[in-house]
Amino acid sequence: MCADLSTKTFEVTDYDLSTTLESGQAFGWRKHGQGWVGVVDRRWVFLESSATTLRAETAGEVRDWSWLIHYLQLELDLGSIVATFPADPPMQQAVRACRGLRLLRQDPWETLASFILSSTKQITQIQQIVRLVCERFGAGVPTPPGHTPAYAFPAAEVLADLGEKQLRDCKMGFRAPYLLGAARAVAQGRLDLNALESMPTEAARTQLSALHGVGRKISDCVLLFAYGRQDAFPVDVWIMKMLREQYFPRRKVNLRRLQRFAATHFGPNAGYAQQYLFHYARSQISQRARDAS
DNA sequence: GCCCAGGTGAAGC
DNA sequence: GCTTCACATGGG
Repeated sequence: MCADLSTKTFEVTDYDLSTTLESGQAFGWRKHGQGWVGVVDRRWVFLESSATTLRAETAGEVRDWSWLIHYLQLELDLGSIVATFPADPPMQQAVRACRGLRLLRQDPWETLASFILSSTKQITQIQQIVRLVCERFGAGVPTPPGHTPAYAFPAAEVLADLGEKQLRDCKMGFRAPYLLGAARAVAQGRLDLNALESMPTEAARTQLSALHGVGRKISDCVLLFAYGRQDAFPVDVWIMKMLREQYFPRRKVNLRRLQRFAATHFGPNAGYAQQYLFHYARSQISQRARDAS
């Protein structure tokens, strides 16, 4: 499928596109030349950024770019968010190290499915699995001439009709029945993802956690990355290690305790703060690895 | 071979 | 309540 090209340039400040797309919140972006290729809202997109601009290309004629503005959260004033973070040393180090890191606003079903696939997997492997699922079961989307085929993340209705074996063949292992169960719950209307939008966070979290294979962490990822809930604070192994080392040194603190701490300590934009801490923790490790070699 | 990866649910205490 | 363990698969 080929189509014409539409381009648009946005003025931006403090928008680090690469860090944002690589920070483990979205798994469908692929580096292409100086930019990135992905699919947003069933549209093929190429993104490229400079210090003050973000240029987008997409297939077909586009007059209204609001879908992309929303996805990239281009109208968000990042400074006013970061200003609400606590002033303690670890948080401020993370802010300095991750300048321009943003939260995307992703499709709820794609986010839920992706994070079901994320448990005890490295980010590169999650990308691999998500890519396989898209290529095998996703709908093709129009691409500009000369580009390789692109696929949207498959709808819940599509995955719901598959067998567990077909999903396992995408290398997702024990997560296959979890994904299938979630797809069927959404396809059959037992879980209404649209309804979560207007629901208090705690109620939405309960709804998501009712799915087999979805607990507190995955629920919080969905609430944060798809719904923008700032009172969602996913605590994964990286955040756990970071919180223990930086805020509770030489003390035994369990997960429950860390969650309670996070819920009050990081302020009204705790979810955003979490992404800064997560990315900072991971970049520290890769920096140490580079220093060692 | 070993340990670990954006976890979760079940079983054990 | 809290802690421990199995669960697929691949990278370092």
